[in-house]
Amino acid sequence: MKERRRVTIRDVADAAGVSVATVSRVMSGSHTVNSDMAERVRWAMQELEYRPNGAAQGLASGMHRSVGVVLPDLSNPYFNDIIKATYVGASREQYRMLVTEWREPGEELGVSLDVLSRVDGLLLLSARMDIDGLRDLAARKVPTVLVNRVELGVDLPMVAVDNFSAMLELCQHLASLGHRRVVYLAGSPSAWQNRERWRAVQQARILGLDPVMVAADGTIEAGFEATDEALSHDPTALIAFNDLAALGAIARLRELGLRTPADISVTGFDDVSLARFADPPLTTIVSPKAALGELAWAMFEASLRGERIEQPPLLRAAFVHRASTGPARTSRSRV
Amino acid sequence: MKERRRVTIRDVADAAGVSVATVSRVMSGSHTVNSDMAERVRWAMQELEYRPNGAAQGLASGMHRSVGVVLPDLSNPYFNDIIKATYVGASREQYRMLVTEWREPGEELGVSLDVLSRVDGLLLLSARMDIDGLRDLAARKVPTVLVNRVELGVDLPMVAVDNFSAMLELCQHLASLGHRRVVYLAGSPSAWQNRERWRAVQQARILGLDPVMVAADGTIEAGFEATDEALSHDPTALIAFNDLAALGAIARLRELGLRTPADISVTGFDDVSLARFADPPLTTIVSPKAALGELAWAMFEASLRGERIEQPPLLRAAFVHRASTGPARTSRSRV
DNA sequence: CACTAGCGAGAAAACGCTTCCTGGACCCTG
DNA sequence: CAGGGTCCAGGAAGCGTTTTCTCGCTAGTG
Repeated sequence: MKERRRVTIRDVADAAGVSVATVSRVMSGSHTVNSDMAERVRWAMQELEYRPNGAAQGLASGMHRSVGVVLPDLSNPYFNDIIKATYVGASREQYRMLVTEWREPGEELGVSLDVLSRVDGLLLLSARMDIDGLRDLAARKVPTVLVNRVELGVDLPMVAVDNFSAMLELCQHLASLGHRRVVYLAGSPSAWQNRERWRAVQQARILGLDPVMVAADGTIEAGFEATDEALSHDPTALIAFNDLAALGAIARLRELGLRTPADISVTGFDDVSLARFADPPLTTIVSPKAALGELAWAMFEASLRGERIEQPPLLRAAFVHRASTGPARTSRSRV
Repeated sequence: MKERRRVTIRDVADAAGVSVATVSRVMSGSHTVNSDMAERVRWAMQELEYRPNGAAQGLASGMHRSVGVVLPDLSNPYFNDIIKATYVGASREQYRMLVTEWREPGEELGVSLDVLSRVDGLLLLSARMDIDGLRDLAARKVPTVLVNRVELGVDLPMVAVDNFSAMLELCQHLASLGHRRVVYLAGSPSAWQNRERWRAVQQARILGLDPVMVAADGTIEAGFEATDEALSHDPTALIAFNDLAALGAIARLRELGLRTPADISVTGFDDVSLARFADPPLTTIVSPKAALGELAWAMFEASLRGERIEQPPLLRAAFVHRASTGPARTSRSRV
């Protein structure tokens, strides 16, 4: 039943005929250790298949070699792409990743704090917690980087995409196709990205757009369900918060016998990997997800080292015209 | 610079006027503690905003309240859906999730072992390591469950989908549409799921299919790239290892001016969330991803408790006919 | 009423590391 | 040649918990 006792640093030390302190030094790559002693130690580690106990290391040194990733929705492929990029950086530095999802808004700070005693810092993806929560975190002086959220007056490194400009560009495209009456299928009201995107859509009045906001969320289901209300405003185009919502909307439109983009145009945001395979392929914004993830890691690493890094500029996202948008229908034939 | 010292169990004990042992007992919900004492302790914890140190708990108790999830590819949305379901179980039990991706085959055992000192057990998703690796893990008597891999002769709980039957059903569908010459766009040869699926495809000779295997992988790019070689066998249908590969193949076909399914049918597997929005919507197998994730957690939890759980049967996956398959083209018009 | 269970709480010993401190050996300098 | 540095390795003190052990009470029994 009881497996062979775990081999500890003690065992290695004994086998190599040195002290545990020396073994520890060898592991940390300290240079103040005689080279053939180090060799013996390494040999013993091999021989005994020694694996340092992470919890003990963490307790003793205060460093856990892992980063906590906190996000709103594990099943959203958008986050995957970011995490993926972050992960390559992390694993390069032998860092592990503790992933935590919060479901209820309000849980977010709690789960973040919760995980703090097991990680060296936090990556907050699309954080929606209120500014006091962010300040709380910032005050703890724990390396924390905000991804896809910028909040002036919070002393935390942030990396984000220029949602505003990108969305404006998208609106420009719509305007040039003759669209006027458009509905914005909103994301979560507490999401910074949502606020930015909506701000841009409103700004686009200047381009001739006449936008209305309809509450939804960044999921397929929410996009699907919000579509009926959106149609009540008789729009020629739907500007969805993200690709998922756009896909949901298109599905509902199809159910209703409306063609995209002949009857109504739909746009997405993010360019999740499957967006270009959709029917129709989504006109959307290509978020630099990999760059975002890499930069997030770089910032994290820097603040781990205590370097005072300057805030990088917002990342640019490219507009891509695919087949889900077309010229605005002119006749007001529908309810 | 130095923030206020972390509050420890010691501080709580002092504030409540009890011993640390008592505080610990209160936390663990031990019944052998006087109720107003417990109340004082709880009050003190609140007051001081005490958060137990995870590393210390892990070291002292040997329990880490986290589960290690090991998978081949973080960016594959298929895994997300599984993880998502697993996560709800885990978080219900206050378990955290340490996610690890291995890139090079051969890394897999290493990263698994690596993470073992920080978690109470492992969830191996689509494990591709060799059987000796699995045996090694099994011998350690650490709770470990294999997801999407079944390996007789390895003493580990496993949860998986009945790939064989599902694929056979899919082949039946193809056969009934008059397909004969088909190409199987393979997944990784070391993946159990790939072996099962291919086994089924071969079995489908009995239904009149004449399958050829072409090496690919379960990614969009691999599906895309393998398509040209697949076409050299002049098939009327492509059976892709999974949805991603199918999408890649369809994209390449379109580039070549071939329509799906008019010129050639394509099938997927898994039914990732976006598969039904694809152009054309994918005929595929609906893997019960949520059920898989939940069951995986349930098995994990059971083996955590040391319960000797019996192996559950394979989960059934449903075939779904969408628009990417149609009657086999009869003329052999193409190269 | 004396004696023994039984129970609840504190003291203290782990848990497996890191790191500070100490001391011996060696080398250099005056 | 004596004294003072330097360098390297070991001893030991934590790190913040859990858990075993112990001990003083209370209550129950004959």
